[in-house]
Amino acid sequence: MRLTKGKQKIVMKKVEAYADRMITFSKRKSGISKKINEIVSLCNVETIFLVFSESGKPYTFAYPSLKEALGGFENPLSHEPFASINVGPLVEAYKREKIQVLMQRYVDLVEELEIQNEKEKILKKSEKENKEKMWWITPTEGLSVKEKMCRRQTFLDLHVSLSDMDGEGIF
Amino acid sequence: MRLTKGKQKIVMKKVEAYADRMITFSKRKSGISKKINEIVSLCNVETIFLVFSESGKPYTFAYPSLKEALGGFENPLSHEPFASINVGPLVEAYKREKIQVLMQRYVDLVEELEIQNEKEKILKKSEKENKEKMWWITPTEGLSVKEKMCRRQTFLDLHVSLSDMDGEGIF
DNA sequence: TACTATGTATAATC
DNA sequence: GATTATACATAGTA
Repeated sequence: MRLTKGKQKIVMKKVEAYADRMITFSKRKSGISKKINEIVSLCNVETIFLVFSESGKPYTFAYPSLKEALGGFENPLSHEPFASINVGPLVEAYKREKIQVLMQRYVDLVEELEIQNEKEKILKKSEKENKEKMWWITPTEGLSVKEKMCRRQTFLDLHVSLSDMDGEGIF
Repeated sequence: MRLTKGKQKIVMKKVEAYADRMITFSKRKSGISKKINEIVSLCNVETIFLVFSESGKPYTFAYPSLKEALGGFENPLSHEPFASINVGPLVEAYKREKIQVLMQRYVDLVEELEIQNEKEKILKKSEKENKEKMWWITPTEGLSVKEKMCRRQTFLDLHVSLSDMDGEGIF
């Protein structure tokens, strides 16, 4: 007699039971993370994977550190060989300026997300303290606007918690 | 007799042959994308996956649109229920301001990346035009600083190309 | 959490 | 790009 039915084919629709959905999320999140690790090792590429859980909790995986990959220059356009590359008449100065800002935003974002990821456990503390204010964490369905706001708020609170725990501050 | 050896176990180290590495990258990139689609469907979560190929070309996959998920408010802190949530004495005004800036950066980033992804094929045109300037696209090994700069430059040029092709501009 | 059977991804090949 | 055989991921169970 079979011990289990083994893996069964499933339809790609939302897992209805909350507990099962959490298990599926956890298993597949780690599976994807592993696959991403593999493609990095095999293919010499760089990645970032970000997933917001149903409750709005963000998980970030970057291989290798994207801060390292993209960072390292305060002002990329002020260094060689950028200044010496002729990228053609298409590139007006103001566009370069805008691009630089975007680039910096990107680096900043990744940096923040990594800090956030590293210190994720700190949240547990503030979760207790703020439990009565976390009404919006409760999983709810079909409340699009509310959900958006909740997700934002999670993000905001996360950063507040982290910056408060950090002596130097992350800002 | 077996037609093929089938899938063989491989060590998770860089695929040495360039062509094979490209094939592996392509296959696994789509595999990961599929898995990410599945976790979104099954678990009611939101994701973004970003991968820079060896040549620095960025591929972005977001499910669902993160712009939709996170966007929709010009200034999240100026809307209810943010103004009414008491997040405690930890939250000084200047920190809220900083967080808001980060949030906006994040939304901006994702927006840019999505535009970039949608219009990726436009690159082919400018690749031809700029081929002689693309010396840094050539795959090279172990040139850490140079690689960083090349990756940045790819990113910059990509945006330049896109913003130039776009009548309205993406900036 | 750990197991086991089965579905799925993918290395090798064409 | 399509096929095939095998390695791997994971649904269901304990």
